[in-house]
Amino acid sequence: MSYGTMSVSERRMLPPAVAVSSVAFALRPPEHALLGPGTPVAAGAEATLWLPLVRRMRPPFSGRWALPGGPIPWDETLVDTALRTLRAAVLRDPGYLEQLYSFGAVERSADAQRLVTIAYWALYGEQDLASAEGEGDRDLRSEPDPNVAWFSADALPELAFDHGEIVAYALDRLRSKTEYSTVAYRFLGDRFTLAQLREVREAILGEPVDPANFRRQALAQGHLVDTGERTSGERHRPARLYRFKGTEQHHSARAPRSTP
Amino acid sequence: MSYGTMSVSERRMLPPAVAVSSVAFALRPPEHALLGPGTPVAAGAEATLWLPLVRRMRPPFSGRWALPGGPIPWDETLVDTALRTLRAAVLRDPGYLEQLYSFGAVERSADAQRLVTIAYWALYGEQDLASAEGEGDRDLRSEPDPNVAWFSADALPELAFDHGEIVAYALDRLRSKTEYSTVAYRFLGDRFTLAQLREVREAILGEPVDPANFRRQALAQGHLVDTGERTSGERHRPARLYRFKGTEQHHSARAPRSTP
DNA sequence: GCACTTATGGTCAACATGACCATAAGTTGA
DNA sequence: TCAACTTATGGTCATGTTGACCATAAGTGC
Repeated sequence: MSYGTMSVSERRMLPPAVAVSSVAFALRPPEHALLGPGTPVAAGAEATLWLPLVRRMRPPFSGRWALPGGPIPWDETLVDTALRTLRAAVLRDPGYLEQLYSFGAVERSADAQRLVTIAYWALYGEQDLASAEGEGDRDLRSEPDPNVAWFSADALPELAFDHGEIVAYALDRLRSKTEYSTVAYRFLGDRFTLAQLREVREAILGEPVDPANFRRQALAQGHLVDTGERTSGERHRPARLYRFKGTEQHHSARAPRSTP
Repeated sequence: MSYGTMSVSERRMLPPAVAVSSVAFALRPPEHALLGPGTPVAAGAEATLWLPLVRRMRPPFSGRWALPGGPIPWDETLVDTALRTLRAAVLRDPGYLEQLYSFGAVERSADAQRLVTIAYWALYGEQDLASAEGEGDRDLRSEPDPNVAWFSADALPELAFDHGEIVAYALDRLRSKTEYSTVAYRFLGDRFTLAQLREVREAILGEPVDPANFRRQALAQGHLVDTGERTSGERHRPARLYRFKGTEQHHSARAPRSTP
C-alpha cells in the first residue's frame, strides 16, 4: 500500500497502524563474540545477552537499526507475525515467545503515519540456534544478510523509534521473570548441569549466585530431573546432568495467566 | 469514517484497526447493590467487585454489553483514550490505570474489520466515585444513561468480542498484584482502618485473612502512616486510622518497570 | 600419588509465615 | 453503674525459607 501524493500532515492524521516488534535474547560467551550465538555456553565463561537487530531500509528512521518486526497482515495472529518476522531475521524459531507491552506514544513514528507497536520478547536457546540439519552453511556463523546483526545488550547502537525503551523493558521483564519462573531453562539444551543453569542466571541478573544455595533452591522447585548421567573430561569433579521437567508450552497465543 | 458499499470480505481484509478497552473495578458491599458504587465500604460487610459496561449500539455485537473503550484518535495517547472513554461511561476519572494486555485474535471482531484491542485495567476508589462537588444529581446513584451499567464481576452477562476473556485476565492481574503491591490501598479513601484494608484484600482474593497476621505484615511494609486518629461510634474497641504513604503515581503513561 | 578445581552436602543464624491465644477498649443494654 | 459483647491489637510458637559459609567428594593433570 502506498500513500501516493499524501502530504506529511495528511499522513499523520490517518488512523494508527499496528505492528509487532520482538526483542529476542540469546546468551553467548564473550570470547566467541565474533562467531555469533549458536556456540554452546562454555562452563566458566561469563556469558552475556545478545539480540538481533535489523537495519531499516525505508523511512522513518531509514538506516537505523531496529527490532525485527513488521505490520500485522489482516489474517495473521499477533504471535504469528512475531514468529514470521523473527524467522526472517534469525532464520530460526525462538524457544520461547511472550507478549511484552504495547507502545503507542503519538510521536514515536516521527513524521510517518502513527504506529502502535505490540512488543513481544523471545528467547533463543542453544539448540534453537544450532544449524538445522541439511542446511549447510546457512547457519548463523555465516550470516548472509548484512542488514541483520546481533548486538550485545550492553552496547546497542541508537535504535529506530522508541525501540531502545522497548529493549530496556524486555530486559526488565527477563530479569524479573528469571526470579520466579523457569524461563532460564530455555537458554540451555536438553541436558545441563546446575552450574550451567546458575551461570545463565548470573548472566541475566548480572551478579554472582552462591552455588550451594542455588542448588538447594533449584532442586526444591521440583522442575528438574536427574538424568543419571554425568559430565566428564573437565579438570574437576564431574557434575550431574539434569533435564527440565517441561510441561510449559513455548509460545503463548493466549494471554498468560497473571504475570505480576 | 464509513466503509460505504464495501463487502464483508473486503472489509475483513483491511489492515487491522486499533482500539482501547478498559476493565474498571470498584468495590461495593452487596447490601447496597441497588444504590450503585460510590457508597463507602461499610465495615463488616462482604464487599464485592463491580465493573461498568456499555451497551453496544452498532455492529458487530450490536446490543451486547461491552467494556468501555473505543478507537484511538490519531493524536491521542493510549492512556488518554482509556481515560476519555472511561470518563464518558463512569463520569469520573479512575484512581489508578495501567495497561493490561493486547488482544488481536483474527476472528475476535466477527465479520467487521479486524480489531486489535489494547486492554487497560482501572480502579475506582471510594473518593473517585463520590459525587463531584456542585454536580448535583449527576452522580452514580441516578445514572442517566441506560446504556451504561455496573455489574458484579461474579455475574456478568455475555459480553461482546472476547471481552469476557479480558475481564478474566484483569481479575487475575488485580489478584496477583494485591499480593505484592499497594494497589489495594486505592480502593479506600484518605484515611482507613487496617480492618477496612483487610476487607478489601479479602474481597479481591475471595478468602478470609487473619487480622493479626495481616496487621503485622501491612505495618512491616512501611507504606502506612498512623494518623493518630481513631474511629468511634462502633460497638467495639476503636481502631486507629492510617494514611497511605503514597509516592506512586496514579496513571502510568510509560511502561511500568517489570510487572511479574 | 598429589595438587587443583568445582560439585555437592550440611550447618547456623536471621527472618518470614501461619495458626492461635490473650488482653484492650470502646458500645449496648439490663 | 456495670457486665456482656465485639472487634482491635499485641504476643507466642512451631515451621519454612534465605543467605553466608564450611567441609568433603571426585574427577583431571602432573
